[in-house]
Amino acid sequence: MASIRDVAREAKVSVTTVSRVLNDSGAVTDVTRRRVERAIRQLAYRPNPSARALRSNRTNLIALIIPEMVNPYFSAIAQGVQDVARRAGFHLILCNSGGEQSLELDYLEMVPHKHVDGCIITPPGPNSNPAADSRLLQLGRLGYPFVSLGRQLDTPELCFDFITTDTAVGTQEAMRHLLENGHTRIAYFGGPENVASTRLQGYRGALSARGLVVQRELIFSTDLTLEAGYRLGELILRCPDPPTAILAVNDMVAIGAVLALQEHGVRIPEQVSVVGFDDIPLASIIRPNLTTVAQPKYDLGRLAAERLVFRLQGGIGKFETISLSAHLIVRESTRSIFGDSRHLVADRRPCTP
Amino acid sequence: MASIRDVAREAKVSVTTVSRVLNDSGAVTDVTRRRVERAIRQLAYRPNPSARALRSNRTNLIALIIPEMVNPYFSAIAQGVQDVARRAGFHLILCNSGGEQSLELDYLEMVPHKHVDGCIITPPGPNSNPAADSRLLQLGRLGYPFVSLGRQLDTPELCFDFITTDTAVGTQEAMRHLLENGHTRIAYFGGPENVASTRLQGYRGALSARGLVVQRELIFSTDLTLEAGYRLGELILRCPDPPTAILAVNDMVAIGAVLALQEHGVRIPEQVSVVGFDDIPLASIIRPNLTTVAQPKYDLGRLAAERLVFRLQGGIGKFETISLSAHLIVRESTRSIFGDSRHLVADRRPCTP
DNA sequence: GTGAAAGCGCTAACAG
DNA sequence: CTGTTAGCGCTTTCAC
Repeated sequence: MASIRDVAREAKVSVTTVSRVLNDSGAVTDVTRRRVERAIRQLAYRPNPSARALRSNRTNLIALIIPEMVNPYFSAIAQGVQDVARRAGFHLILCNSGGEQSLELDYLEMVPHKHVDGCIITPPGPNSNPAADSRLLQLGRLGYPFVSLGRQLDTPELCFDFITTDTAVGTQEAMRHLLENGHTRIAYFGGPENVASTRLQGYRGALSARGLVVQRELIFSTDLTLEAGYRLGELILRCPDPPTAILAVNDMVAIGAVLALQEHGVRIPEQVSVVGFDDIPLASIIRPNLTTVAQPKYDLGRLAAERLVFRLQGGIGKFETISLSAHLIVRESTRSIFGDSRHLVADRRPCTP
Repeated sequence: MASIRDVAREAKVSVTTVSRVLNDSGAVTDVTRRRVERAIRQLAYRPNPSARALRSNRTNLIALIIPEMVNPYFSAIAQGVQDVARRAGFHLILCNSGGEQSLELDYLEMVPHKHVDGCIITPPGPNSNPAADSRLLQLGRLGYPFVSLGRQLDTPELCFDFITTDTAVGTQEAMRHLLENGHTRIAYFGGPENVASTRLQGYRGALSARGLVVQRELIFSTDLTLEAGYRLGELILRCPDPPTAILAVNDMVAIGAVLALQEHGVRIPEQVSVVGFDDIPLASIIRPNLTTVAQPKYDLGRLAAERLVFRLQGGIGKFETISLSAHLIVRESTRSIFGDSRHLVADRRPCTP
């Protein structure tokens, strides 16, 4: 491989001049510049990244720590990060922790040890790795550039940017969508409290905002499986005054409900509208395609990378907590209540399990 | 950050000695070694990767070029590569070409330009990027370490390892599974010729091997969508002598068929067994879980990485074409024909479209 | 068994 | 505007 010296010799200038041309630093005559550029082309010269890194203390590498790749959520994030990183001239080092705590901790050290310039970390879940959390805080305070994606840390002072999803907005959109389409009896198929609290809040809030009363008997608790959704779907059928729409805590539950209703001859969305959450790939496969609130996975990654790149390029300013809104994707499983469609007919059986 | 000099000073030895300890090269007294190790620990010293790379011409980085991340096939490969790479002390640089030809070509240059030590490349499809193919060949001949994953190159001499999937084996397994369970009337829902030729061969071969005659009217051509499978599923119902089993060219087609049959009251697998291909995530979600031939995605990545690491660690030997077999995963959608189950009753309508 | 010193390819004072 | 030179942190002769 040609080195900067070869280029200098070829162009009959000093290495400094070549370096100047390469980095657009210092002033160089147009004539000289041209000569150098020609030499670079002729020798197909590219600066050696290791030498550059050694000298300038910047590797042009960023690390992305995720628990696993084979998961649409994380791979979409990775895609977002990669796209931004590449455009900014950084390469992406992919670090799969596999949920292993010590590995995650190790990867963090890539930043202080000059393996990479900065790092984006997405934890498997909240509080999944206290040791890593504390080390992250430590490194952040030391000024190392990190961006945390979804790892909420209880700390007064922020020492890195923090990106997260706000599902409340999406929930509100979903509710507005349903309400505007005339639905007032909207069931909520919620998950265990912790996961779904924001969503339940959104559900309640949207109803109240319209002056509608929140009906306890339309709020169901469930786990997050297809089966659970299926069971609730069947349950709904026996309501004295059945809902015309369902808002589910996630797509699996929503799909379970759809399947149950369909098997009992209920047409979706003509008779019941269904909204899911997450936008898993399956959501756009099943018939009818599921209207759902999508996590902005790709944008989460994109934004995280943008913040990191900003820092790495010398950007300053306060660290922020940035919350991206989950947004509604309207597909086929929801429809206006107005129209010629027949809705579920009430029968006299009780609605509670 | 502490440098090797700091360690040397702390341990009261020369940097040479520290380097020897770090690399297990040259002889060092146990006493000295211990002293050095203690100093390393005390200073939390870690060698600077850039300096190392510059000096030794090895970055300990490998690149993985894939078309996209948000695709279970490629992310599983990436996971396999990453796992092996990490264990061998390499970091993984993730290169998303997004199918862009020039980008793919660029990424190739990371190897000769010392960005990475070696590279694994998975193309979007056969012949998708002739320019990259030719450059790859060129670089391979120059001795740069590459592994190609599924990019079949028509070239007499192999200049890198080539990993691919052999779907014939999987097809044979699927057929044996069906045959051993008593199925003899097995329909083949095949795709366009190019994709499915090996599979169709496997289908034919397995039947012939059992002395069964290949019945033309049981072989269907289709595109690779759910809808296509659905239509074929309906078609099957009208066969005069309907099949007791279906082998589909991929999971989507298989699932389409399952849905069609179920909607017409046919029970799977009691009345018809169905086998898919690929093992997409959906395959283990739908009821019944789909028996399918799985591409060894993860192992493909693992193997590619192993070959590359082997080369990078100085391993020599002929370049090889390694073919990994796709294997059958038996789930719920297939069942023995023997037993008390009632199979599809023939009616008199014609079977052809 | 240990150390001195050269130099990998590059950038950045500093001098002219 | 251009060149000389030191040195980033490390490995590796070569000498002792």
